[in-house]
Amino acid sequence: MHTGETHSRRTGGRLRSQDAHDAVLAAAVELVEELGYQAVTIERIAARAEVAKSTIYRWWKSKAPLVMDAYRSAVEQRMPRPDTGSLAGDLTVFTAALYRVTEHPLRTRTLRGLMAEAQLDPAFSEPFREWVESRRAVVLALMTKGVQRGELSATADLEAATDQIFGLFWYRLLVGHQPLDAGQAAEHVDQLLSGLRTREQD
Amino acid sequence: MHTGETHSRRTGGRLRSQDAHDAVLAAAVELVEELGYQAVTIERIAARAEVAKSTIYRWWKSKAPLVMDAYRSAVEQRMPRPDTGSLAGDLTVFTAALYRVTEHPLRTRTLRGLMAEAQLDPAFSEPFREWVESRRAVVLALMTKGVQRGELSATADLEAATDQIFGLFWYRLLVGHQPLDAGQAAEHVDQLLSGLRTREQD
Amino acid sequence: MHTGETHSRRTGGRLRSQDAHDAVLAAAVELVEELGYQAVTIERIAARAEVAKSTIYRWWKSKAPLVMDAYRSAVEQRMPRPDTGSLAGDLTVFTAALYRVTEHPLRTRTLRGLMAEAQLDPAFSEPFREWVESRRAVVLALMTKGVQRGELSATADLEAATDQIFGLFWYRLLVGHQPLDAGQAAEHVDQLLSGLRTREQD
Amino acid sequence: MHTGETHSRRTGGRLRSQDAHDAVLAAAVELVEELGYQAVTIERIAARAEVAKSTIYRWWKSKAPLVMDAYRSAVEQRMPRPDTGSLAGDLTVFTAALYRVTEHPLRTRTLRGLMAEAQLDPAFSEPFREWVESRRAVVLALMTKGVQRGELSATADLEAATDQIFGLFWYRLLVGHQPLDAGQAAEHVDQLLSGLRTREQD
DNA sequence: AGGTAACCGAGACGGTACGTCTAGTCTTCTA
DNA sequence: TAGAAGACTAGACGTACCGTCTCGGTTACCT
Repeated sequence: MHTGETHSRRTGGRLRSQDAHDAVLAAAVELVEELGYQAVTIERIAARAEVAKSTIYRWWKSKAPLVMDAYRSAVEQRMPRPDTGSLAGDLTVFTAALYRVTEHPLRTRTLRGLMAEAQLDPAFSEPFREWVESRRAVVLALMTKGVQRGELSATADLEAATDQIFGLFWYRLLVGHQPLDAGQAAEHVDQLLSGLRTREQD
Repeated sequence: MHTGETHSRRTGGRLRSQDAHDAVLAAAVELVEELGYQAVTIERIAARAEVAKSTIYRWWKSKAPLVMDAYRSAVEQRMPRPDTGSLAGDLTVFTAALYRVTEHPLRTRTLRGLMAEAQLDPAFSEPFREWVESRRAVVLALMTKGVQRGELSATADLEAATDQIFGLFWYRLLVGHQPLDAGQAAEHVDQLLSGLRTREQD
Repeated sequence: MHTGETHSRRTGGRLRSQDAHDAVLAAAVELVEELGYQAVTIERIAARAEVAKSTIYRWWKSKAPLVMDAYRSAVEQRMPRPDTGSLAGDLTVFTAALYRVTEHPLRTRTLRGLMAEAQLDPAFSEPFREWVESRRAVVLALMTKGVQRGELSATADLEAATDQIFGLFWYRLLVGHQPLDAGQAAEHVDQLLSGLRTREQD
Repeated sequence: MHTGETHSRRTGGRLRSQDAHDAVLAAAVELVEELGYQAVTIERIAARAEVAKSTIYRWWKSKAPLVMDAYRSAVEQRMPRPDTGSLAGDLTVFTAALYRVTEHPLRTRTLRGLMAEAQLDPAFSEPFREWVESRRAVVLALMTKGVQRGELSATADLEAATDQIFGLFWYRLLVGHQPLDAGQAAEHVDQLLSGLRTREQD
């Protein structure tokens, strides 16, 4: 989406202004934190960054990928790759970290805004899905390791299990009908794993 | 959001036109099905319904609650209230019906649009949450009945279990990384209930 | 325009509410003084008078005749009918009184608003013209008396002379490029009468 | 009001589109002539000119200055600057030309509309006054030349005399109680000048 | 005393234009 | 020749009034 990658083989012409690029990202972060995702517009970002709108359009297709770039580090939020020795421990650590996002209202708001945008802008749903997949892959890897350790049946539906973890998280995040307390993480994971284990005993 | 409720204490004034009201809802449904949620505008709805824009703004704050009204009253299939005699059966019937929404691309698109709007418009998140709760209540009722029948522990976290069902559904609906096949419903429910049952054996 | 005239041949029905009528006129005056002619709307008058819009429309065709009714006394501003014994004296008294309207900003604003409305609303130009004629008639009568006294030629164009007096007044009132000082009245009248007299000596 | 003046210190940016500018003025003139001043809206002008509304709002604050621009640049006949050798002749030529505007109903309607707007919109009264002054200046110049030729006293109130000419014209134009016949111009001028001349004999 | 008719308020209705906003695109000047 | 500046088309936004039209209710005249 954005061409942040360095132009490897340029033949001439003015180099892209790293200043402008950084100013745009900084402005985007600032504005999201000040106004919330929705109220941020490309127009406002351009004004704040003191950059021409066309410069933004040159590098990002729309607001969502721009904000995703800007927030990538915050959103990836130091994704934990736990290794506690047991599946239950690993998943609990991961899930608790996941739930703790809700302690940061701005990250929460941004996540919700990005999810919303993925619904409304077909062009954005693709990169968003890729990002989601990268996070699911972490959990799937933990589960696969659990299968190898014999903690889970080899026939368990790991995809569904992963989606139950993220699904509950997102559902509560998006609807807001129930809090997401990191303290609940262990219980949720237990409940999930019990289901997977007993199936294998049937 | 909409004032469908009868005006209880009127002292005068022209009565609300049921024709206009119905025409708006019908137009909203039509347009959502033709163009998708995002492309629908109040302007277009007014034109299609042959109603003044101001009449729409008099009764609905914005597009989202209007479409939700329209969707609720005209499009949404009656929510199944299964009674198969067993919890697993009831939940499977319900979940399978839920998953089958994905067989209707337009309904899917509308659901996604409403969820997106709930993220972007704080005023809409409230009625949306209420609607979500009304659906969760159906599942919670099934589970409570299961508890009474002794199929579930009285201490099981029914809220979390409900959110795992809806969470997985919405997560896949919104992200689109995995299909939602009604045939998977039984398996997903089994996996969930196994977890809840074993917990009671601890 | 307004149906202030009593309904002569009524067979029944509720009598017109004098309260409502007066409240409307009072509200109109208040609002014109607070907001200026232009910003006053029928909607606002109805709200201020705590009267239904339809009640206003029942009695007045539009804002202009309503305001004209409301301001009739102020606008007629105690029209002087001077009788100093000489034409020059009479006209000077009249003209000076005319110019003094400009000492009352609200009357000035109202006069300008009414004149504007007469340009924009063809239905209003007629009653406005009649009101203007009633004021011209006063000056014409003074001049006619001057002719009878032999102060003016019987062939003088009294219509044009009258329009020069009112014309200069309105022109300066409307355009605002020059002040209208009551002290200038005598000079303006002298200049005018000299022209009329010398013509008769030619 | 409009930024016809060249942008003196530009550093970049797309140049103003002369096509769009001209199309707007042309459309404004057409519509005023077809519908009359009052019925013309910015919306309609934009549609007729095939130009975005925002482009109009970029350059003109409202309808009145726009129409004044259009009228000035395209419709208004060149103001006569007569030079007959005598003041009476000059003024008669000018006044007759002035009166002849009333032979063109559409120009009349436009003049009345502009005058009305100057009353209602404080922001417009200023440019309107400037335009009026530019016309007064022509008559004042003729009179000043008359003073230099000894046809008028050096102490005559030329401002008032000018306002009597324009005042009578506008008064009849606006109120419509009397026709404005070009044939009366000589008589009106004579009457006026007699007054001014005799004053010098006093 | 009752009926009738015109009045009253409230307020919804279809309309129309407003002026603002944002999206994207396009063109020119400058460094 | 990239980037800043900014004009352009397009079109929805939500608001404000307009003038019309029901309503339910009131009030005075006229049998």
